[in-house]
Amino acid sequence: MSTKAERTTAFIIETVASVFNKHGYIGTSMSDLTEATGLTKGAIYGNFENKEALALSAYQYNSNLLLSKIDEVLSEKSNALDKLGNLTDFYRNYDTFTLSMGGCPILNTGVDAQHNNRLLVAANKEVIKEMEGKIALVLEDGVKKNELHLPVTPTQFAKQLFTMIQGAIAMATMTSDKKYLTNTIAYLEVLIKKELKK
Amino acid sequence: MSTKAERTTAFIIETVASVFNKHGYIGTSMSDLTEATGLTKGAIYGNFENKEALALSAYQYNSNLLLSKIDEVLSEKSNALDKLGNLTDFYRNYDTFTLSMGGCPILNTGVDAQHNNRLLVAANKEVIKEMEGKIALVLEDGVKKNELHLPVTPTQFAKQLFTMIQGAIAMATMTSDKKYLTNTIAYLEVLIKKELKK
DNA sequence: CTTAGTATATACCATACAGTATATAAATTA
DNA sequence: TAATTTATATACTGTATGGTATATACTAAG
Repeated sequence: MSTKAERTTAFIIETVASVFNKHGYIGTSMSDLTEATGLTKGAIYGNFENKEALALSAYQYNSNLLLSKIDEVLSEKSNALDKLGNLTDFYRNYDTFTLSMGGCPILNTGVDAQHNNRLLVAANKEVIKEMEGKIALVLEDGVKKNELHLPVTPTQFAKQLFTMIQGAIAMATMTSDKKYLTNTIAYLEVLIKKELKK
Repeated sequence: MSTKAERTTAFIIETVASVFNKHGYIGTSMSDLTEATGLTKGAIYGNFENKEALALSAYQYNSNLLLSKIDEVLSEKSNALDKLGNLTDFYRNYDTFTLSMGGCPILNTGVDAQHNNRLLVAANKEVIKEMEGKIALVLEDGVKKNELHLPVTPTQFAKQLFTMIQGAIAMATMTSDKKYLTNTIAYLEVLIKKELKK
């Protein structure tokens, strides 16, 4: 069994992850965190070196939730086109998936940390690379197994796909209008059908 | 001629606009602003009611630069397809256009202010609506003058176009990689050629 | 069930924060 | 140029900030 501190550490991360994601690195104060957790600064600083280390752990917690979910979504079916269908299905309701974590961690951290925290920016770049890599792998596999045809390289198509999705997320976030998500996903499904189907 | 205070007010706005855009509303301190302007708090508070009013003016300054530029770009040519070509040309180098203002004001403010400042969120929503409206107008006019064909309504196509562009901006910003912009613009130009050309 | 080690709370730094009252300096008008 | 208005600097609020030293409470092993 885990020690008390390990459980407290996990509890803190889980609890503050959405606070950091919503208000950003600078916008989140230590008192926000003591308030959210019900713990004192002593408890938090006993488990984390400083605010930055905690913010990084919080970001990693959120992004891991996302990356794991993508793994799950892309492994359910065996056919590449079905996997892509699962992916678009997932992103159609991405807003509800990210609700508990306070919005898209990639977008929020990627923009917020840009001129405020190099560590978070670097971590976010890495996550983006992983996301694109996971999609590219599905595409590459689909080509190898002769399940689909690609107009460009798997990496290039994955990047373009992810860019459009992230655009929809950004617009839906900024306007509080889910239609940007649903319309973009509808467009992408047509695109996939037209461009990738053999 | 304008009074001293009017000139100072304008100078402050011009100077702090990029600071707010880079570091966000909460991330920008009054001392950041006195440092950037070389003025004292007395001068700033003599010209603006508070930090929020200044942040709003700063955002409006940046977004007006963008909106005016879009007006310019969309009025240069008479043909709708040429106007769209000008638009994609503009966004291909959007990073250099926004360099002096510290990045895309729509993306930065839209994400940063989300859980921190309702005024800025509302102002940003309005700007997005205006941007989409300007594009939609070009499309609508093009249809009327029989210069192009649309698969959906002008508003819908404008929103989809803007979403993809904003996605490219977001990805380019987060990864510091301009290729997201150039590749998306290349894609959009093919899309416009294929879908809209009569 | 006591004790040693660990984990959390309390009380406190120095500094930075947004904002203000007032003094001084600079424009503008007479 | 003198008087008056207007604009900016200075000096100061009270509060919040991230972080720390230390005291207290809890946990777990002997």
